[in-house]
Amino acid sequence: MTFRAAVLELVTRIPRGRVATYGQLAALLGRPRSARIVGQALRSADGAVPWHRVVNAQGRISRRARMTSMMTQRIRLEQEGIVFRRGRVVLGRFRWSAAPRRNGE
DNA sequence: GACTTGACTAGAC
DNA sequence: AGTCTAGCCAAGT
Repeated sequence: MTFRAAVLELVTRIPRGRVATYGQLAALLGRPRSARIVGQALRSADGAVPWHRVVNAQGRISRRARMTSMMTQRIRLEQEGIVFRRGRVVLGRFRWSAAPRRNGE
């Protein structure tokens, strides 16, 4: 399985109303230095996963080519009840705490 | 297989 | 608080 596929699967587990950071997801997959690759995976997924629930370590929406997608991300997060302060998600309150898996995988 | 490309990050000013 | 820099590394050419 490619790292990309593992990322997409993991992103799917982020519950509504919570967010995760690129580095956090990378660490959960056992590759703490691969945060950038998480972004790559989301870009290639082209909307097939809840990509909007992933923000950077500062709690801010990362820059990308299409500005519209940045706006879409913020709107979706706020619709899920996530609060922004000074342009950042309040990570202390909304960061997802991954639940450990019980068996296999 | 040798580049290139970033939706990243932590640290240093 | 903003800006830079240097590492980072899977994927695409």
